[in-house]
Amino acid sequence: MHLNPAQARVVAAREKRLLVLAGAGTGKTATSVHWVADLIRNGTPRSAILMITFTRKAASEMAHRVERLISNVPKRGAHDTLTVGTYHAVASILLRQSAEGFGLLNGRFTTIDESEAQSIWKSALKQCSVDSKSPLFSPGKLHSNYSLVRNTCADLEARLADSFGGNYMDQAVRVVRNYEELKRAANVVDYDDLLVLWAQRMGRDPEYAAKLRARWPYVLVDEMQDNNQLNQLILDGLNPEHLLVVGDANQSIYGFRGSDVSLIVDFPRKHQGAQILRLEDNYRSGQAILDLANDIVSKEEAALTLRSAKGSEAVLDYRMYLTPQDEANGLVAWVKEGVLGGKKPKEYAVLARSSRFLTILEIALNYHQVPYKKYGGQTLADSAEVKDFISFLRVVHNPHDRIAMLRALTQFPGIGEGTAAKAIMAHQDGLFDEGVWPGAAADLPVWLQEIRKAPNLGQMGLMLQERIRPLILANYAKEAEERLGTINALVNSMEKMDGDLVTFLDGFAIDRKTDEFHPDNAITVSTIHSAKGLEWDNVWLIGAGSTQMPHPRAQFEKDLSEERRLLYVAVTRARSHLVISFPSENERRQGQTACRMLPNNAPWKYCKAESGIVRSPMMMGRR
DNA sequence: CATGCCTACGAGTAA
DNA sequence: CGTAGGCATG
Repeated sequence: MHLNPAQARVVAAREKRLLVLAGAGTGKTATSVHWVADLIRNGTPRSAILMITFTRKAASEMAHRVERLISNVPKRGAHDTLTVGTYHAVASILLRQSAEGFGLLNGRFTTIDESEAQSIWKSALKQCSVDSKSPLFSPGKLHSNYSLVRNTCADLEARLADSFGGNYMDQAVRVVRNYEELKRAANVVDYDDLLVLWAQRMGRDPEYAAKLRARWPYVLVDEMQDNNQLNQLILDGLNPEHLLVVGDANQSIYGFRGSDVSLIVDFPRKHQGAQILRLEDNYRSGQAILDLANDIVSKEEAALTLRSAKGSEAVLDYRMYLTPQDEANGLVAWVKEGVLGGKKPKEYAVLARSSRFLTILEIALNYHQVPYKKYGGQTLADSAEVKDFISFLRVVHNPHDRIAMLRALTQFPGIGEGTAAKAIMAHQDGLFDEGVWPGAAADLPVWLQEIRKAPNLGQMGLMLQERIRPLILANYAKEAEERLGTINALVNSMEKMDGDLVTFLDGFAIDRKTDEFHPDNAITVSTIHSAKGLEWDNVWLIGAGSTQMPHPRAQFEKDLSEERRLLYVAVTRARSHLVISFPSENERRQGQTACRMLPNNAPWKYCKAESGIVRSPMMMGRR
């Protein structure tokens, strides 16, 4: 790749503190990758570099691109590898290396997802004798408050008092402490723990902090505008010799998890003498798309005008349909037409504000046999039968994991929560593989031991699949076959995986895969959030109606501002063809007009979805 | 105490 | 639309 002068300046920069402000499509990733490659070519070991990104996709993309650039630079031994990952992924690796040092029971800890966290909140509420029907103590509200406090390094009591009222504060604090105790006893960590434990250890264990500082003299942070105070605390703890942060205030879209744009805006003030470099030439999109993007964020303070260095044309389509189904059919027709005309399916993407808009679309794509890969929203890991399946594996790995054991036990006929909880209480020593278990679950320890002894992940999956089959058939009645199919697909993927059980479980919790099947002839279906950092020739944004964007829950100006940036991110994913559409009637048969964040004079066209869509042989395949 | 049926309510973005 | 939780029953 040819670097322009601004990019070349970044690549050559060796200041201790560097801030790169780069608009959408300005070659931010390419420049970051070249900076790292340049270091390695000039003698820096791969292992001395840490690259932090915000999504797993971005991480693997970066790792690949760096490796391609430095394939001819010899490694300095077997351990000379680059570390690339999200904060959560890097934290997970560090915690696995010395769990006890982070205050965990042992290295067999498991990482729980949000729904598992919710069931612990429910238990905590029960143990604290709080009426769980009380709207003040909904597990979701507790969790989001607690999580935000941790991610923003704010004061717990103040936040709880603010959210629940001063009278409830003491009780709420008690529930929080109980939640923490339940996690500790089960040897599980939630997502925030991964980061909190990392930050805390660096704070209290200077030796450890020094070790990490020596390990990674070079740290690169991508998407800095999405970082929150907890991320910043980790960066402060790492305090690397060289720190390069890259970001774009216009693309800050993670306010809901406490991201703080001031961290990038105030970077120069925090680090006196930091070098600030800007990338402003857009190499991605045609001018019409950039004009729209500029218009969307023109009201923002930090707006930085994108100019097309490509000098190419772009096509913009504004389409109205009657229903979401029509909208989906219109999209299918558009893709089929393009593919028949010789365009590649992988150059098509459909984006939506909320994952539920993608569901209707998926039905249409399945019906018309258009292969797709989906990012964001509900994942395989969220389906009930997969959670059932995984719960057994979690107990195999972590014998303290009572949450998983509860779920495993209640799969058996005749065992409900009461019996299961009692049985677990009787085995408080954590030896889940010994002793007497009730009724139909009597053989459970035998299964678990058997699975634990299996030689590899594939065998584990196959053994458990055999065992769980009758339970699924009994528990899910009608949809049992479909659910068994999901489990079968999961087991198939386990057979192809390298690595051990803990890698698999961590992968499930941290790299929440949506779909294992990624055919080359597939289009992309994604939430806007998950599409960050990606680009396609042809992008279609669905659900751009007045009741859909901004999200109805976005009320305050700061939320609306984030919604504008979200729209900006969506629009700037497209290189040459962008379609924006909405259904004039939604599921509740309420009418809606166009999203008000789009220009008033946008030339909306009313479109009718073609009914008889021709099936192209090119689009045949799974899904 | 498990289970099945009924009703009422809620529905965001990610790791 | 889907599911979580309440209530009656076995």
